[in-house]
Amino acid sequence: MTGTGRTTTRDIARAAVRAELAQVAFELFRRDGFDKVTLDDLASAAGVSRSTFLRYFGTKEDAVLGAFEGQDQRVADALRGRPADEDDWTALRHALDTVIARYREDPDGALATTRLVRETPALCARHLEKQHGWGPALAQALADRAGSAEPPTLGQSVRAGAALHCLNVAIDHWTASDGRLDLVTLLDEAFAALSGR
Amino acid sequence: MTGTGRTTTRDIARAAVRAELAQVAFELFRRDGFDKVTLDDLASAAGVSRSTFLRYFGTKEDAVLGAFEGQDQRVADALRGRPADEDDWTALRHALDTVIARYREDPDGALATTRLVRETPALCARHLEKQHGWGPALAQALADRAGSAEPPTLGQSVRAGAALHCLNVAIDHWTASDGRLDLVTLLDEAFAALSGR
DNA sequence: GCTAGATATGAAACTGAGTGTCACGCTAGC
DNA sequence: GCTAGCGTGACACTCAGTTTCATATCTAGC
Repeated sequence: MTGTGRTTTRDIARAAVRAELAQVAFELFRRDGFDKVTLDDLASAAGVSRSTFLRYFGTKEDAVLGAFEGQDQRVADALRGRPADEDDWTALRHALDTVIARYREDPDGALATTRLVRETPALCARHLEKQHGWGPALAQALADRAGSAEPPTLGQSVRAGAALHCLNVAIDHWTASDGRLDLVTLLDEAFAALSGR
Repeated sequence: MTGTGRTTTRDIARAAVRAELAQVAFELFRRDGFDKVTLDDLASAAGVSRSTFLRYFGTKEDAVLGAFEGQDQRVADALRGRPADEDDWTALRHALDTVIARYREDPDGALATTRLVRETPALCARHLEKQHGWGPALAQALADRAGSAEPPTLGQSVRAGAALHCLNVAIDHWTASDGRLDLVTLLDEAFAALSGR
């Protein structure tokens, strides 16, 4: 987006190029391993200059992790959309369906991406870092939902983070099962494990 | 340690140098900011060569995060040491006292370190990455404690991770309060927030 | 005590990520 | 058509981290 909120022709072109670059990068990473592929490799494979590639993705990692961009906002919005009388856990669990949906739409793609991320320390670290920022965002959404104009309570922060962790564990197990297990069931089990015992 | 488990004179010297380097590095980081300080700065400030510095800490980040080294093993051991009839939550909560202890022994140092880490994206990311590895270790300890020779269940993974997250939230709040709030109380509250509602 | 082997250090070259600058070319609006 | 702005490429630069080699120091065995 360029300054104004208006979406111009250029923005569409940019998005298309971005998607194309991400696609090329992803395939190279899968084939040769993330660390083996240099920025020069990526640039020449995509037919652009190194500079251009770095303008689209500030980082090699971002070429992969850009796929997750904005998920936090989507989940937070979903959370705010839940009925006010719903308890935090139920609201969080439902809000996470927003994320799950993408895994059900394109299981193979999701599986490949997840594998690449978990197998690559650099990607894994960056992903954790970004996801770490979701916690406060979700906690704030919980606070908003509760109507209080105050910052999130310790309890809300804990629950938001724990819910995210449930998501991660569920995805881990799902990935380990080659996508055969049902992600919804796994997520429900994960949430249940918090209350249980 | 050199090959054998035996602790030699050299190992002691190494540890002393390491501690000294970490100290010098920490002060520079606090004064000028982590990103502003280069490896050359660190090396010359500590009176060693760049090579040597990098031999002690494979990474600039490790000069700070080395302080947390081995905590995961300590917590896991503490966990295994808990009575077998204790439920997971109680065992986890008590095992975390191992970590808390360091914050009570040297609150000022802990506060300074924590601040530096949370304020520096690179450090924060690396720290998250390392701490991410604790989850499986704790989950395994829970599994061992349960006597099953199997890998940890989904429930155990969830609980281990959630407990770690409680620790983080508690430390965050403690840091935000300049160390005035009681960390034990905060941690108890965080655990309570998981069961509640 | 002296030497042989291991070990700590320093120097330097190298790769690769990310930043900043500048000039060129295309496109849109006047 | 002209021009102002944007996307792109080329290039130089800084810095982290790796690797290699030479040198000094320390330890152990004789």
